Amino acid sequence: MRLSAKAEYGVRAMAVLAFYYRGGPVSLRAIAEQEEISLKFLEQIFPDLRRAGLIHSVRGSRGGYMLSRSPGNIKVGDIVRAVEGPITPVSCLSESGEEPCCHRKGDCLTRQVWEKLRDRINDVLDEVFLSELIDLKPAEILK
Amino acid sequence: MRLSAKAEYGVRAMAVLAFYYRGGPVSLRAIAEQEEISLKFLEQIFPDLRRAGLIHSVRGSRGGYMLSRSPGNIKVGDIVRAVEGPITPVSCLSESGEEPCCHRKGDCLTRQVWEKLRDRINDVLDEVFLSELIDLKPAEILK
DNA sequence: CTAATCCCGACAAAAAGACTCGGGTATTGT
DNA sequence: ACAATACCCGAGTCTTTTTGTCGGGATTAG
Repeated sequence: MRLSAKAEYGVRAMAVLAFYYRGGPVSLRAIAEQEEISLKFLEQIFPDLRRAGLIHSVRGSRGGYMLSRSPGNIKVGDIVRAVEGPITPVSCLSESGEEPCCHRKGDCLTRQVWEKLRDRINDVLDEVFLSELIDLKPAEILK
Repeated sequence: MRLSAKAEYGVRAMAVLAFYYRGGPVSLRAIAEQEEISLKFLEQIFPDLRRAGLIHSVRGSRGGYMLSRSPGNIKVGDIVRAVEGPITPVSCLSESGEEPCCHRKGDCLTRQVWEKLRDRINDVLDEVFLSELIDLKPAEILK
């Protein structure tokens, strides 16, 4: 029951972007140094975030990344799902696989537990917004 | 964010034991056949369940396993934690590791999210009892 | 005694995870 | 124009975890 390092780093990196929201683009190099994460690994994570529409990039010198909407509008769940794909506690809940949970016919009672688990995990991750992760007083956050 | 196959198989196997609760010991071979799980893999899972006090074993011919308490007293969370160890969504929450979450000093706001996630996962898994997983009318369950 | 069963540790194959490497392309400051 | 700074992309590699397998030893019913 582990989150991947990608998800963890993704959240931390996005928190940095939230901190510098509206301060111009932030380079991956800066994030990598501040958070002590491999630059090359970050480069692998950020395309996922961009494809999910959470950030947009500025290319070229002095370029970098910035949030595409305010930190109060981005959920931790958005970030985790962007880099990890949909939450699927067990294989039978993946939309691609479609393999049966147990080989029991009819409704599988165990499956319902896993569905409940999946929903709750999504709920928790969607309760927390990026704005809550940065150490600023509410007044300091640029809306 | 995946549960291991061990956890999944463990729950299914325990559901079988719940079904035959008070019907004498059930052999691993029988469980393996009914649930289509490798016998040798089950042999690896059951010591964990026994060490957690969820089942007790009867050795020798005609032996097998039986629940050590009623299905209404065993939570899915008990089973999952028995075979997977404690739920730790990120490495910094493991009691052995003790590595810092981010390298930020003081209280890490991100850590609180992971703690909340961990607690909620445990909550969900502890809400469901083994008795709810077997397809018997309430009257048919032996107390 | 024999067959069934739990028990244990080592081993192995496969998959996933966590990066690394080597370039390519766009943009900007000088 | 040119070099420096970044993003961009795909392949490759190393490590760890997962998912088993294998062989045999201990225990008990019949």
